[in-house]
Amino acid sequence: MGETGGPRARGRPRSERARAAVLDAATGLLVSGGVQAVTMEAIAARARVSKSTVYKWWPTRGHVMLDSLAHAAGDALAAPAGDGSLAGDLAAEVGALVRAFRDTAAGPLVADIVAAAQADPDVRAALDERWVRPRRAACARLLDDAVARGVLRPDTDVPAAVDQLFAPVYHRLLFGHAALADGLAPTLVRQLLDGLGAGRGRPDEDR
Amino acid sequence: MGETGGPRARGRPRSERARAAVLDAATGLLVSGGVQAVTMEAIAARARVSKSTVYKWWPTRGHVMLDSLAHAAGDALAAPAGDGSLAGDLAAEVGALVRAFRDTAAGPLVADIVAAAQADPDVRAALDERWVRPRRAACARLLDDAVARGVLRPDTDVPAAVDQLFAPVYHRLLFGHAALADGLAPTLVRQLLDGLGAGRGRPDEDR
DNA sequence: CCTTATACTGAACGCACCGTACGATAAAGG
DNA sequence: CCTTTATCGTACGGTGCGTTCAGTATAAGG
Repeated sequence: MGETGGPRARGRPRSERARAAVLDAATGLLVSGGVQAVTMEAIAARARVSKSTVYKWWPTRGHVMLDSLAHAAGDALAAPAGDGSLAGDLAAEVGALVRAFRDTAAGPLVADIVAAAQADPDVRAALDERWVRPRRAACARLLDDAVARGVLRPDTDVPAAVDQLFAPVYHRLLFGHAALADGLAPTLVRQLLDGLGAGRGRPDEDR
Repeated sequence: MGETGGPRARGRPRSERARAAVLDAATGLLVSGGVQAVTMEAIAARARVSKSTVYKWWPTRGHVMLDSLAHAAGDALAAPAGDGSLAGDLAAEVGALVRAFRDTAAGPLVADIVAAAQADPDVRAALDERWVRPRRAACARLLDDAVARGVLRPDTDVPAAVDQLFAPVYHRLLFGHAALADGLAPTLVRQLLDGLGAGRGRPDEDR
């Protein structure tokens, strides 16, 4: 549902220019001046938009960042497309996240939104629903199918497994204790699927 | 180093009462009123301490929370003590973190500090050095030893493996998408050590 | 053209908290 | 008593928050 194709709304239409300017301004302020620089007043000033207009559409700084995230990195993560194997598809998903965090504004944006989410349950819910859940679901589907096909152990805790693939990426983004290297995604997938235990021989490429 | 046993400092000694009152006030404000409630002014007021005194010893709200964390959960995580097996020792480490996050003020405190760390590199460095690194090191030592003994595969990426054990716990704390259940720690350890792959038979208890 | 409905502007406002400064008082040692 | 350091209490300018309001712009319907 929605107003697609329906009768045009009555009054003055919302300015798409203003919307884009606000989201661009927020992203620009964040990457240049850090989190401190992104205030509602600075966003309005940089976007050359009235402060009232910003508050009209976004109740909170966190909500602006949330939309900025979709606006900035919406397509960079659309279709990760692996090679069809379980390990390849999983590595594609995780690798897309690593690259988005490292090479685009999505990294600082997500870090800032997570910080805002600790103070605002509304932001937390929106972050989960609009960002985290879709990616987790795609990964969980791959794992569920593999369990159903007997490729993975039937007692697999899929939510925990998804965390073991994705959480390290978020963890390194937020804590900065280690780099988001290119090899990280395949390493995480390999260690989880094959296990760390020695002396068992790898099942070659039967998956 | 330090002033232990050395000649007493010259002037008026620092008030231990004031220090403890500030840290308790910060923790109390956080657990009762959420992050929003923990302002420097509120801390000083609740601790019945002059605002100047707070700023004298802690440059930032984040630094107060950092010390509050050590003050509140310093002992709850001292000696996890597993059963001597690799899996048992690892599960003890991870489990101690799960319980601290779920049952003590350490959860909200860490969540708040991580949020503050996104705006203040100083807080981020202190969090890494004083909280994250010690626990990671203990876990990494267990894994390094196991690799050296040949129990784990020689090509194990230990830092990544540590992330696959701990990061899911932080991830659930910060995002709240799943509960910090009791069974989480052993599940994470089992899935990482044994792998998710089916048809290989568990190596029983040879570790 | 006029009315209605909605959006944007620009300025102002009270508020809370920040971070700093100052003088006064308190508690230790020389 | 003097020096040194901590704490207190208060006050101050600054900044961003979130709201308000009157004015102007841009659309559709009558």
